[in-house]
Amino acid sequence: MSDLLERLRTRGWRLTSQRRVVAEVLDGEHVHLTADEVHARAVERLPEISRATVYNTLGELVGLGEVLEVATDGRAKRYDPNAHHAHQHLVCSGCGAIRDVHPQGDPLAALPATERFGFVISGAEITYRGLCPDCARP
Amino acid sequence: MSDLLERLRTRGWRLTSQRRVVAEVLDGEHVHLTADEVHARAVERLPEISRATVYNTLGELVGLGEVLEVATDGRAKRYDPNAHHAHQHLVCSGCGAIRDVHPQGDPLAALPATERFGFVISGAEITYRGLCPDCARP
DNA sequence: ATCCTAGCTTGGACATTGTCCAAGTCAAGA
DNA sequence: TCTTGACTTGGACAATGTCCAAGCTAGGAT
Repeated sequence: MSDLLERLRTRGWRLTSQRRVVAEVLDGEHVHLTADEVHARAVERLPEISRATVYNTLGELVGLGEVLEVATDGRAKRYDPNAHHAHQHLVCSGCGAIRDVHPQGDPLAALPATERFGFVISGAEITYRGLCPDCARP
Repeated sequence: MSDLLERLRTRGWRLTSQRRVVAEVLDGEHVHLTADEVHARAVERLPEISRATVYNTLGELVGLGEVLEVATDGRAKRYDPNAHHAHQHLVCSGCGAIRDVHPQGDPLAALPATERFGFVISGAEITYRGLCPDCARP
């Protein structure tokens, strides 16, 4: 993810230690962390980093299209560092775990013009729901 | 939606004025309200109804499959009274408006077994994103 | 190398959304 | 009409996110 830091610098980002740490945390864990989980891991490397900075930085990364925001359960948003790779999500209804999945076909094709109501559609997100192997066990 | 109240009574629900009002609010507005919006409208008809009861009742209706919970933005959950009619959602990125849409085909069919990772999959939700006619205007 | 300054960070207050609980109330069967 | 367990209430609390004034600093300018 040093690419990421490079890309950001060429876009006028000031490269601070806090931002570097947030980027490293997102890079290190290819899971979908909540903002507070990102903060907790960031604190391990930079003890005085504040929650506000983590929120700010995540918001900026989302705005720049480097990270995706995933709202699966109406609770904490999760952040997906895999933004440059089209994919959808599989969410466990038991424990909340999220996996990336790659369904076949283009979901936009399933929506005929008569069902678009004049919207300019930019994308589609699919959330598959179910129980993960652990939670499905009796 | 008096059907709804009937169905609930046969399932052992005690039929209180509070629950009746919540059901009426959901029936009256075929939009997707947040819990607090439901509460605000319920208060107009039954001034002393509490937030806790609205949350409880919505949760029960979701548990019984009479109402769907929609988490589109990581903020407040919205409640969709159209639970007995399979549909997906079209969300305006500008103003947050939600429309029900009916895509063709079954999204589950697009997910091959090799992409299911041992999950027992129960359903799929598609959220189309774009700009509504009003927000798309320059 | 040093200085400047806009942009970044901080801590904490505050807002929003949701959950929980003990005490009181009431729908509906006996 | 009585009884009782289910329901409701208000308020405290929890989780998540936003905002702001004050101080700090990265990186260009000198």
